[in-house]
Amino acid sequence: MNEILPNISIDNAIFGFANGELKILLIKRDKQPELDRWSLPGGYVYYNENMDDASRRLLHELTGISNLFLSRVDVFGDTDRYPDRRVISVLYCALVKPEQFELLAGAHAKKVKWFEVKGIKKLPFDHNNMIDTALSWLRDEIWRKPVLINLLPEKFPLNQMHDLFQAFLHETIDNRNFRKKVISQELVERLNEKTTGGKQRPAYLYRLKRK
Amino acid sequence: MNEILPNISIDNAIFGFANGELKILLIKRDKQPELDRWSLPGGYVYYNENMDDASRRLLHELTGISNLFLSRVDVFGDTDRYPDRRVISVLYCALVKPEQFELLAGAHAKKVKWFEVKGIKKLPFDHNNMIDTALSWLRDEIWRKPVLINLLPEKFPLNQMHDLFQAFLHETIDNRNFRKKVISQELVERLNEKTTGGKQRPAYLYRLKRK
DNA sequence: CTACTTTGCGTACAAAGTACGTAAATAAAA
DNA sequence: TTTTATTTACGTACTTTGTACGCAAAGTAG
Repeated sequence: MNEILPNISIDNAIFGFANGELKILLIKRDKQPELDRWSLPGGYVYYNENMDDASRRLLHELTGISNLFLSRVDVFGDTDRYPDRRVISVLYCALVKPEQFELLAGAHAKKVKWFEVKGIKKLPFDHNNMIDTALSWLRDEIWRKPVLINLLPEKFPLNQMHDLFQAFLHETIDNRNFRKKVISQELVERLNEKTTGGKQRPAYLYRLKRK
Repeated sequence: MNEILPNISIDNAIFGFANGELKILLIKRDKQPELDRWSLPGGYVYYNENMDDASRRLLHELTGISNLFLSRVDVFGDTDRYPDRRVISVLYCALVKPEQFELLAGAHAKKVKWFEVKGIKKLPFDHNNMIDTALSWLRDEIWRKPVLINLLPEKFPLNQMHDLFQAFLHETIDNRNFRKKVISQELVERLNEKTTGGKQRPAYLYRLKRK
């Protein structure tokens, strides 16, 4: 049977990142409760569906985005977090390039739009809390896990990664020390290829190591 | 209404620790599925019950243990993790002194017993996976969070904490360096009291800082 | 008082992290 | 072709953190 589990939901905190601007992807709800309000793209899990799959499916259905590397962050289960009935929600998150995706409001979403994280007001349910939790999770894990995987191409020069770290953590990191660190921590591995068509000296390409 | 949510469960991984021996608390199930098999003490969440409360209640109902500091570790949600129907489970864990508690098999538990972690065979469901996850979570967090809170009295001398770290991580840690580390990392704070009745020089008492 | 034990501070060395100099490799300008 | 500008990539010195270990202080037992 492929019914929906009424007490288990998924929420996705998808952060869009470009030009040092951090955005969050919200949808305009097409049903009660909180009809017409902007909120995190989420929904219910099917009876026969694994959590990771549900997260991916919901994101695609609501926003048109697919093929992301999503990470599970935490569970939110307070009795009063959802007004209509008891629902516990598992939070997933990802960091992407907003310009890379064409947003398509699907079923149960009237609109989809990127919002600046800074300017976010009170969202429905515990979604503000979720955004905070996801963000601090990301900042914690950026040196340990391939959190930037959706922001980088398959192969990239280290400077591209360096720029991303600096922008996301909004701090300057010494280029030479940055290289030493990501290499010694085995976050990346060097390929036998170099950039071509660059303006100056070609750079070695690297690849994120998934651990 | 105080019904049970049929698709959300809690499991508790309670580790007992004494004399360098690591044990895990299991109950003998009194119902299907997996009737009569030893498994983690867990069960279903009430409609009006927060997750943390449910964890505490279930532990008390099944084993008689109460008043523990339990930490949420992760969610387990594979579609096939429970045979009868779809159930996702939130895992909590704690580290306690086994001799401190009198075990009382309550409702839905035929027996309660400590088992050596080393000798654990295949358990029902994904409980082996849960134990592994909880253990590595504990070893990760021991330097950051007051994971030993249930093993230590309210006030304790640093050497007691030192012994616990050594035993739990099974490695020797230099006493003098250990002190420096836990103090500089603000895991503990010194009180204006000293041990009395000790065999040698009195030691300052410390308290774990919850963060 | 002496011998012994535990506490707790201090110091020297090692490893990891940070600041920064500079040569190598290329494109563009002269 | 030579020079200049730019980016890559390696190396070195310093600073902070972590580890090994010495030893005096404060108590108990005899």
